[in-house]
Amino acid sequence: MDNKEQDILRAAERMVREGGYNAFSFRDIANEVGIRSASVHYHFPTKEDLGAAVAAYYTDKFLGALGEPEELVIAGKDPIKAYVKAFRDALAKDKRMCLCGLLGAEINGLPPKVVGETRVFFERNLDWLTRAYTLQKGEKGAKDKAVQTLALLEGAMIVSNALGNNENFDAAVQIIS
Amino acid sequence: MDNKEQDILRAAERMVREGGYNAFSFRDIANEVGIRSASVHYHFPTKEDLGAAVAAYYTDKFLGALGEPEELVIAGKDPIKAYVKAFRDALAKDKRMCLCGLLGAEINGLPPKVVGETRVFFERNLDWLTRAYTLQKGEKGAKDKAVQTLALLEGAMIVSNALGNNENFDAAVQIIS
DNA sequence: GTCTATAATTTGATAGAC
DNA sequence: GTCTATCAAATTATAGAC
Repeated sequence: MDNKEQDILRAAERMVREGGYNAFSFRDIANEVGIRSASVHYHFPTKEDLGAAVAAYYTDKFLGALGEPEELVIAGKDPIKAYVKAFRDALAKDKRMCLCGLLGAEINGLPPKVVGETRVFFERNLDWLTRAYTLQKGEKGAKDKAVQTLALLEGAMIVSNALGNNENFDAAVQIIS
Repeated sequence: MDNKEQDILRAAERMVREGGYNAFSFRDIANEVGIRSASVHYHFPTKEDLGAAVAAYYTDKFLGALGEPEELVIAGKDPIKAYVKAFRDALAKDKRMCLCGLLGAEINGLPPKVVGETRVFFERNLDWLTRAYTLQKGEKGAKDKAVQTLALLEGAMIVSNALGNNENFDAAVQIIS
């Protein structure tokens, strides 16, 4: 991936996480990156393309930094603990919602390609968690536990984001096991 | 409240719940209600005013339909069960996110008055749940349980909304007690 | 209360030079 | 790859007639 394209994706990620898909423009991005809006269109022809690319970029970055649950277990680490920490870091360091949590909330008003990539985030995360819970306590109920954990984390982010305090996040996620 | 104002609020609620605060315009509202956009401005001078009014309208409608937890207990009903059902109805009947859940996710990009009314939703709902849990099992830990339940419900809505299926909602909220 | 008309700005997108 | 220039449409908002 091009350096400029990464700059654009980073700027777009920041802006979408601030106010959603409709809260950024090609000019906003261009100003932040230091080029003109026509040049942004060269890299991502339409806004829909850029939106879909940002969602995919975020999903890869998030799960990539985490590693596979099987690897974590081999390294003697608790995958669920690592997963919760990844969400908490996203909230504490960036002071922002999960990008795909926000897009998931807005999904009924998004263009098709963005919808598709947003769904991929949820599917891949549910798969990751299901594998983690299967490793931990066997296959029985792993899928349900995965949904519960993902829902609780996304919801804890919303409540903390809305009220502007991270204590609510910690209070909410302490029931995850 | 005026009939026309209620029509406007209802239209705005539907549109915000579809794609967020930036996904509706005064013309969209006007078309749906059957007047001109200038007339919408007569009722709600700015978009910020309308956004804040919609959030307050939604909060009142949601908690009003539910009733107070103390009343529910007297009537022999389980307040927490009733609360979960209210969320499920919002998802199943309207096929849409919680309005304030969506605004809470977007909050860092919203104008001040909308931010204020969105926070009121979360504060009033946490207060409602805290009272319900206090009635149920005493004051100890009631606040934490309230945060956990609200977070799980908002997150379950996001996951179900994003993947377009209500089974995930049911799988997630079954751990609420 | 609702209308017409319109101002001022922003937006997504394209053509074509360099 | 990036630029200038530009377009058509949409957006929030206001003035003033009825």
